Amino acid sequence: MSTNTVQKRPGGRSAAVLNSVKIAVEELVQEKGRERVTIPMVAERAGVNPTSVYRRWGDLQTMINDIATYRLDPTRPIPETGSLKADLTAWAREIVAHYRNPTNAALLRGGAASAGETESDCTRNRRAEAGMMVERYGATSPVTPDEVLDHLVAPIIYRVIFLPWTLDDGTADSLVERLFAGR
Amino acid sequence: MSTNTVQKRPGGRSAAVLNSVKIAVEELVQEKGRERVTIPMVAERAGVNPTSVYRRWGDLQTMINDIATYRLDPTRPIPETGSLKADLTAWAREIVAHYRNPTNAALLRGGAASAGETESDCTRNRRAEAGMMVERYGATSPVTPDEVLDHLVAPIIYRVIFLPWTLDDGTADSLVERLFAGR
DNA sequence: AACTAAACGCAACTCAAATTGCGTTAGTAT
DNA sequence: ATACTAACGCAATTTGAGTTGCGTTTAGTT
Repeated sequence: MSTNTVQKRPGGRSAAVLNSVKIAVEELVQEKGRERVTIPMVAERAGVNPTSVYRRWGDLQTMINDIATYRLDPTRPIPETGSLKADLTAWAREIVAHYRNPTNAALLRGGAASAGETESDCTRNRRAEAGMMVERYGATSPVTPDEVLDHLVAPIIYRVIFLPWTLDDGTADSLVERLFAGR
Repeated sequence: MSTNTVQKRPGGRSAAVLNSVKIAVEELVQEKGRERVTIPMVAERAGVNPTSVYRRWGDLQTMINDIATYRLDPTRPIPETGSLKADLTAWAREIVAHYRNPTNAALLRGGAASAGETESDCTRNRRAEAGMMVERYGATSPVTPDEVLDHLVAPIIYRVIFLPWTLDDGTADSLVERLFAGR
C-alpha cells in the first residue's frame, strides 16, 4: 500500500482549471476592481464553466482570498545582509515592488474590506518577518518589531490603498531612513 | 413670494426614512461588513420599502458613502493649543477615538475597497488638516505634513483596518512621541 | 380649508447570479 | 489494461437584486 491517499487529484485538468481561473481573476481584479468582478465573468474569461467555480470555492470572497494567497510567497527568503538597516531596506523594497503591481494592490484593497475580525495572512506574515529580522540582532536592536510595523509597513500599506501614485522607488529607503533617525 | 423654494421637503416622513435608513446601514455594516450588505436588507431593517432607497440613492455605493459623510465632520475645529506636538496629539486622539467605534471602522474598511483610483475624502481631509497644523509653525516645524501622514495617520489607519484590537488610549500619544523623537 | 407636488408604498416584472441533477471526462489505483 | 471516482460540462431551475408603473400619503403653499 502506498502512502495515505489524498482527497484531491493534483495534476491534469483540475490544475489547468485552477491555473486559468487564477489568471482570469488577477486580470479582472486589475481591470475592474474587486467590487465589479463576478464568478460568471471569471468563468467566461477562464474558458471554464461557472459551475466548476461555484463547486470548488462556493463564493467569490473565498475564491479571491484563496487565489491571493498564492502571491508574495510566505516561504521566500528573508533578506540577510548582516545589517538590520540594510535588511529592512531590502525587505521594504520587496514589499513596495510587490504592491506597485496593480493586481496585487487591488487584491490588498479587497482584502481590507473583509479584514478586522481575524488577523489577515498579510499582516501576520509581515509581522513575523519583521520579528525575525529584528531578533537576529537581539536586545541591541535600535528598533522594535512594533515600530517596524507602525513606521515601515503601515505607511507603505496606507499608500498602496489610498495613495498608490505616491509609491516610488525611494519610498522604502526614505521610510527606513526616518525609522532609524536619531537612533 | 417667499424665499426660493427648495426642491427637497425636509421635515416629516422623508426625514424619518432618512434617519431610520441611516441607522440601519450603520448597524448592518457593523454586523456583516460593507460587502455583505444589500439594499433590500437595509430597507427591511429600516422598516422602509426598498423602492424608496433605490429612488433616493440609486445604488448601494452612493448610499453608504453619503451616509458615511455625516460622520467625522470636516468642518469641526482643529486643535490649537500653541504647541505643534500638543495639537497633533489631540488631533490623533480624536481620530483614534473616532475609529474605535466599530461602525466607523467598518465604513473605513469598506471605503478602502473602492479607493485607489481617486483620492478619498478621508485621506484628503486628513492631509489638509495635517498641513494646517504644521504650517502654523512655519519653516521651524520639526516635522513635515508628509511625515505626519506616514508616521501618525498611516499607523492608525493600518491598525484600524487590520489590527483594530491594538488601538488603545495610548496609541496616539506614543505615535506622536515617536514622531518627535530625536528632533 | 383646499391645492400641489414630492416622496413613499405596493405589486408586477426583468434579468443575472447562484443552485442542482445528471451524464461525461480524465487522473489514479490495482 | 481495467475499474474507480473526483472533477468537470451542460442544461434546467431557483433565487434575489434591481426596475417600473401607478395609486396613496403628506409636508408645504395659498
